[in-house]
Amino acid sequence: MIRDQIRQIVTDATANAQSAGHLPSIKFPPIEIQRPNQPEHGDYSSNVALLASSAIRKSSGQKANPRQIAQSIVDHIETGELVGGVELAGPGFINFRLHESWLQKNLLSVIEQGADFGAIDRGNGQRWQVEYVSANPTGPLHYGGGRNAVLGDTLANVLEAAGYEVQREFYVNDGGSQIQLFIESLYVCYLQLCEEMGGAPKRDVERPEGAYQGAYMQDYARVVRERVGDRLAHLEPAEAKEGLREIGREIVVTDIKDELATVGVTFDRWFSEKSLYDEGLVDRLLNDLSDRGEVIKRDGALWFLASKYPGNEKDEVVVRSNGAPTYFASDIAYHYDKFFRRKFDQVINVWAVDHQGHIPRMGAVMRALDLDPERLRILLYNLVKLIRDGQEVKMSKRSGDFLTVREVVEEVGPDAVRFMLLTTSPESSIEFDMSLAVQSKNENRVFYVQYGHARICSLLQRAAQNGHKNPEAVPEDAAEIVKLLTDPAEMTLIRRMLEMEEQIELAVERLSPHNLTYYAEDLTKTFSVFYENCQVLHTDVPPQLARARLLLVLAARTALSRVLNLMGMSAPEAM
RNA sequence: GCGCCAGUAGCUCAGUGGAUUAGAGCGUCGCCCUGCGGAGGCGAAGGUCGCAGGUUCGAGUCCUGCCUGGCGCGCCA
Repeated sequence: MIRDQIRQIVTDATANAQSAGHLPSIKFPPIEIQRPNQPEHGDYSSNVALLASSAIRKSSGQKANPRQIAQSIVDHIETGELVGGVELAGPGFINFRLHESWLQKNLLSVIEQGADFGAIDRGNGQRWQVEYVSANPTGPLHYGGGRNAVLGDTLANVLEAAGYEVQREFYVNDGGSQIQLFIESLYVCYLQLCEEMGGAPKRDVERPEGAYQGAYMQDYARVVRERVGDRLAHLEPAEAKEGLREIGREIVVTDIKDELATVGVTFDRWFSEKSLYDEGLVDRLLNDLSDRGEVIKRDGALWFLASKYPGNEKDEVVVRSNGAPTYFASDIAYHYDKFFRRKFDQVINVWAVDHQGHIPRMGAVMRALDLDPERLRILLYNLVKLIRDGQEVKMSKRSGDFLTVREVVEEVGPDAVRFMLLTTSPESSIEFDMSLAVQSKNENRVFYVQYGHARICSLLQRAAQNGHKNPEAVPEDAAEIVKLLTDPAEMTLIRRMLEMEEQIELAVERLSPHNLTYYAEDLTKTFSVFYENCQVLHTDVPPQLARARLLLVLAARTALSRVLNLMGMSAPEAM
């Protein structure tokens, strides 16, 4: 990466200045390379001299002029072909300007890398898992779940681009009380339906407390009846519910799967919580932990002693006094499975903030299992507030009052949904105004980016019509003709494109890919400026320059479609 | 009460401890088509970065306290 190369140059120069006796031989602070806000300050800059100055003062008590330190470092810099200019500026910054010929040459690497443009090998093939959405299988996904889906999916994309081997997983909570309640609710709906259709005996079955009662439950009941007819209605309730379990789970999981597919989100694996009980892993682990004093019996219940571990004040019930395990019990088994059986190097769970209290407990679980807690990271995101007619609408799956992902996708399309959910940083809450979203669906910012891409495609098409032979290929003399690209708009566009690696690294480092939306807009904007300022296919443009600009346009298409694809959005050729 | 997160332009939001002017989109007000897609480009107005201290050569960014809002502190998930 460019930044790393600059850092190396500074590191070497500092070491050389020290061994030449021009700088004191103290340990220098880690060298940071920044991107200046203002273009006049170069492409990269380092404040090493300023940091060194205070380090020297602290260690020796002597004053050290940062500008002099910077000058000593600058004197020892060997620029190579990457750096075209080094300046000392302000109180002691060292500014670097990339070499024009280096930029021109690397334009071609954008085209060569194609769909993999910007890939870095930070991950080194490590096995990472991203577990996301994992919504209760009790109904359609509400819009907040969509945020989880888009964050997790985009993060997984970016991790893959950064060289990690990524597995995408949805944890199906089919082992606890919520699915039980769902099945019982579904049973009531199914019975009612069968009665109405006149095919079943009347049964006096009460709707359970807190039942799921959204309109979608009726739809599910209809699907059940289409599959099995009235058969289950003739059975005794206990037996009927048992029969409904599998089919009910299957229907709702399929529904969620289809709904996620509408925003382009798919998973490598749908992991069943229930399977952890069925194979006995939960019991086995609780026994093991009990033998090791991590789990004890108290007040008739079984407790995990979380309070032994930092960040935890309370212990956690794993088996209630009535003998029913809590979801926390299966969560222990689930994470055991992730690390010991499937051997992921790193696991990232994407959770909404209302699960934040669970984070320290999971840290305790990691320690109790003798795992490095750092290997489990939680990407926490804030909630989506739904505003309708200026009022906040409380979304509740049980009451059935909520906005689904599917509804919004139908209104504004999948790309716009993803973009909206991706522009804010995860820790900010989103206020989503339904009426505004629908009104302004054609003003969604993603269309600006896609429009830029479509315009590029049409430009390349027109080039072919105008007699440019195969404008999508790199000619043999490419290395020569790119030297004709010297206009500021052209150079700025190249610079922006070559930021791709840094943008990918940034998203991975912070586990928050929202910077990509801003990068995509910036890239598009830079292209638009080039487009306004530099004609490509006009008769006034010398033929060689036109060919060079076509290469630039081709690279821009590569970069734009890459960033759109990373965000899971389409890169249309026309719109 | 304790913990986590947020508070930046009229609205929705970016902002990685640095350089006289803190950014974007939308909205408002001006320009720019006898030239490749105007779903575009250029410009203007609009800010005591919640408040008060502190650290630093330098703070929207770090520390402390406070205010406001959200979320969490279950033998729920």
